[in-house]
Amino acid sequence: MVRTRFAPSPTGYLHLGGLRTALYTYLFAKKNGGRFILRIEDTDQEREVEGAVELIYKSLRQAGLLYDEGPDVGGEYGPYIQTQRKDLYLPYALRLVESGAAYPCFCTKEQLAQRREAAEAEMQGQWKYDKHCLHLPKEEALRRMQSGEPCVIRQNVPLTGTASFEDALYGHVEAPCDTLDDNVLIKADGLPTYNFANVIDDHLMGITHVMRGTEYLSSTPKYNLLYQAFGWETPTYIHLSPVMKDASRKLSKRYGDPSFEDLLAQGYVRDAIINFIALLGWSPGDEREFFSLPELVEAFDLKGLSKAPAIFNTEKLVWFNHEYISRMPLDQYVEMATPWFDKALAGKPMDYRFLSTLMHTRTEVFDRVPDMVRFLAELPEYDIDIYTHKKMKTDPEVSLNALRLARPALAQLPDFAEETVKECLMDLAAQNELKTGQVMWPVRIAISGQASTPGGATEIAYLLGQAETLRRMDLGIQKLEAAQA
RNA sequence: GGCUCCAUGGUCAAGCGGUUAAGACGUCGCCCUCUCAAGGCGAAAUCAGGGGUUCGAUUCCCCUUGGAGCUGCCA
Repeated sequence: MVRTRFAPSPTGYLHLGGLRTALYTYLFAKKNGGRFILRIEDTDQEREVEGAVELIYKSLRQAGLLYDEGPDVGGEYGPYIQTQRKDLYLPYALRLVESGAAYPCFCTKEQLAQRREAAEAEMQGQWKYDKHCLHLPKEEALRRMQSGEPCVIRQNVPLTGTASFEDALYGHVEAPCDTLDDNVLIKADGLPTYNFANVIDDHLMGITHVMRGTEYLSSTPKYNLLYQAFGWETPTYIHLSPVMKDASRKLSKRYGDPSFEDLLAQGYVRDAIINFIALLGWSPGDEREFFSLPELVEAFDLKGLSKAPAIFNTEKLVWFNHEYISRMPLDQYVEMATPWFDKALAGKPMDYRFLSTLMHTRTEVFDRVPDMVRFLAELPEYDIDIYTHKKMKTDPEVSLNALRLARPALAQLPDFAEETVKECLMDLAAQNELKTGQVMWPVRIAISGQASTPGGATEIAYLLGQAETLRRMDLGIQKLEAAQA
């Protein structure tokens, strides 16, 4: 039975790189009929951010990545929060001390800093812990530990040989032991470090496949030494390349890069984000590019994972979002767009459903909607230059003429349905031997004040209503007359 | 500095010894059109460099270059 886990530390928002790791981890489990587990790695109490755990739960649910086991859903392997498991790590560490794979260390941080400084001044090489406390007599070490003297437990990495592991993506990875440091396994506060907790918990929770970022790639050989010391079978490792902001920077919340929550708030739709992120570092191997979450589960395969970092490209996300919005039913669009319409049109009665038919295929991201429709609430200031359009064969003079013709025609319409307005203006053009555009363009400019608008003159006229349309046309006529004089 | 890893257009990427080196986003044309979108058609644009191996390298090996990660009582 495949068991995978997503193991974030609660230090803030779920960023997009984390979301992608969670997604792949979820997909792999589901694809193989396995279980997806959430574990919170909060052993660094200092970095923990208030509310971050809840945010992780929330984001994962919003993303549709439902975990089978986790802190807030339970499971047979709990607890799923490391600080709630704090007492079970030490006995394992002691087992390693017993076998010689680890040892207690009483060096203080200050002592270490001193020795490090001294060592680095001499040789240009990097400081490694000097195994000072490894050579303490066992009885003395034991006595000092029992007396309550603060200490840590360090991994005893061999001085010679190599450590290695097999990665499902990167293949054989090995490192010379003499370049590896004796990492702290149990901190002075009694809590394990990531280095240790991840090994213990993955084993105890029966994790079969570990998917995590490549930042762990170079330390994994060392973790394998731990597995060997315990005589445990290692999980299958699948390290995932990072998501980058640009060629040399990782995506990071700190730098103002959006989190999953941010994107949702900006008006990106959930499925578009998931779809896009899935394809950042993974390819189905064929030319499909639209995937629902269940379709991703079906299509997911380790073979499609990329080893190279992928740059997060907002333009493609925007495109995906636009596609997803265009494909959603109109009813759903109306529902999602309404708060954004309200933002620009609050107070003005408006046929939102009709407006939605215009905006539906023109919306890239919802937060761009208010600016696109604001002209409906209030006629913007505009320059009469925009009455001039070469292709439409219009200029201020033609426009003034068209508006003078159109104004009374529209004024006497008994109803102001879009179709009616259109018929009226088309007839008007034909009767006066004008090109359609020579009427439509000036009218649209007069009633919108913008060179480009979602929808055409007749649609905007309908949305505005007869009175407001006529009012704006009068304003246009005045403006053009003033310019002519 | 040491160690580990990575390298196909601007971006995501297919390719797994012989291809006209897919596809998508973006860009640029043209068409359609009452503007803008959408849609249709088309174009430009990639194997980082140098050595090998091979009849033949984008593909395998080495070096160089570039980039990333690790080198914490952070994860």
